[in-house]
Amino acid sequence: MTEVSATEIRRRGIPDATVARLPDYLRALTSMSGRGVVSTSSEALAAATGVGSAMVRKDLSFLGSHGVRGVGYDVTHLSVEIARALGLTRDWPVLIVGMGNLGRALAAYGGFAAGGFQLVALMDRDPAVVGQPVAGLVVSAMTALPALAAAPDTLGVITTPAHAAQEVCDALIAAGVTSILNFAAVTLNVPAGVDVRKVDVATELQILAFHKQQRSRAPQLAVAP
Amino acid sequence: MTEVSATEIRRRGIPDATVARLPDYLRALTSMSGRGVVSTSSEALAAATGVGSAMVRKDLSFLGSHGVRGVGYDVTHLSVEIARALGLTRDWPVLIVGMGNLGRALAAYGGFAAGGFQLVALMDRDPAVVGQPVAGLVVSAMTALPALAAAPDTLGVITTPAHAAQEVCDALIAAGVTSILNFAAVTLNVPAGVDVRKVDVATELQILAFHKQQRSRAPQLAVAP
DNA sequence: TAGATTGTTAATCGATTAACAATC
DNA sequence: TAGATTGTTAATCGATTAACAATC
Repeated sequence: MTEVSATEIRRRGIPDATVARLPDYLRALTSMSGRGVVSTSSEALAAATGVGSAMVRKDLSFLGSHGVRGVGYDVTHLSVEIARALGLTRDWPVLIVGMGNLGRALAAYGGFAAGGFQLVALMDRDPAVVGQPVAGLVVSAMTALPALAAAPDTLGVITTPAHAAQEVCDALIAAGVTSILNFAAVTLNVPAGVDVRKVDVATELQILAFHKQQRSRAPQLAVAP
Repeated sequence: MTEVSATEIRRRGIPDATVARLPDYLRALTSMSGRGVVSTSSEALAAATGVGSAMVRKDLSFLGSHGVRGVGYDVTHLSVEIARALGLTRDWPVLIVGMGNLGRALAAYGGFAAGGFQLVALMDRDPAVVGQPVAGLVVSAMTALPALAAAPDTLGVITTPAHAAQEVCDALIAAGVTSILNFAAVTLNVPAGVDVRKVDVATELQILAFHKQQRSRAPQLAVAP
C-alpha cells in the first residue's frame, strides 16, 4: 500500500464517493435532530443510510475527528461539520432555465430553501411563458441571463427539452455559470472548469430494467445494492 | 493481476460502472442514427459521451465483440446489442405513485415510451386527486395497487413527499414490485432483493456546491469531471 | 502494403471492507 | 475496570487508463 500523508489527503480533498454520501448523512442527522436524538453512532447512521458502518466512520474521518470513542457522534455538531464541508454555511443562488412541466415542478419544490439554495431566477425561451408568475417569481427572457447570473457562484439548472439544452448550456457558461445540473436527455459538451451533473429518468429506468432482467435470469443471486 | 476467465465475467456480469454508461452510448448512437451516420468509432462515441475512448472500447467489449478492427462499429448493430444487454427489447410497465407537481411532470414527460417504458398506472393517496385524468390515464387510489402492479416486472416510481415515501415503498414491495425509482428525499429501507435507485435534486445541488467551493478555494486546480 | 481502429493486457488508481488498537 | 465505539490500518476489490498486438 502506498503511503498517503495527511497533507496529501488535504490536497486531494475529500474523495468523490464520500462527498456523494455526505448529503445522506446530513439528511439522516437532520431527521434525528427533529426527533430529539442528540447523540448517534456509526452503526445508527449506517442503518439510516444503508451504508456500512465502517464506511460511515471512514467517510466522517475525512472531515476530521468529530466523534468520541466509546460514545459516538453529537448530532448537532456533526451536522454542522458536514454542512461546513459541503459548503452549505452560505446561500447558493440557483437559476432554472426551461419552464415546462419539469421546470415548474422543480420551482414549486420546497426543498431548495431548506438546503441553503435560493431560487433567484426562472427563465424560458417562449415569449408566451416570459412574464408569467411561477413559484413567486416572474419568468424572465433568455436575454436577461447575463444580468441574472451576475452572482459568481450561481448554480444553473437546465430543464429544457433535449434539443435546446446545449444552446442553453453554452449561454449559461457565457454568462459565467460553472456549475450545472442537467435534466435534459443529452450529454452536454462543456469546457474544462465547468462542472456538470446530470439527472436522467430514462437512464435510471434502464439501469433498473437491466438489474431486473439479471435477476430474472439468475433468481438465486441477490441483487446488487 | 488476478486471472479472470470469460466464464467468470459472464457470472459476475457487466460491471455496474459499465451498465451506468450504456444508456449514454445508446443515446449517442440513436442521435447518430437520426443524423444518418451509419458507422462510428470509439473516439467518436467518446467525444459524444465525455468518456475516454479506451473506456468506451472496454465497456463495449463486455457485450461481446461487435466492432471491426480498423473500421469501427456499425451504428445500428451496436444500438441493438446495447438495447439487448440493457433489457430494452421488451416493454417495461411503469407505475408512478404521487401525483403532485413532480409526478404530473414525469407522467407528462414523453421519454418513457421512447425507451420501451410504458406508463401503466398513476396513483395518489388524496381522494380529491383520484379519478382525475393525467397524461391520458386516470389517477387510481392506493387500494388498487395490488391489481395495478400485477405484472411481475413492474417498475415503481415514487414521487410522494418524503414523509409518505417509506409507506408507499412498503406497499409497492407488498404488491410485488422489486425495482423502485425514488424521487423522495429519504433513504428507503428495503429488504434484500429489492433494487432502489434514487434521484434527488438537493443531493445533486449539494455536490455541485461542494465542488464549486473547492474551486474557489484552489482556483488553479481543474474541476473533477 | 499502409493506415486505422478494435479488443485485450497490464499498470495504476480509487473505493470498500474487516479488523483492531486507541480511548472514552 | 468493563464495555462501547471511534479512527486508522491493511487487505481486497473494482474501475480507469495507457499501450499495443491483432486485424480489418
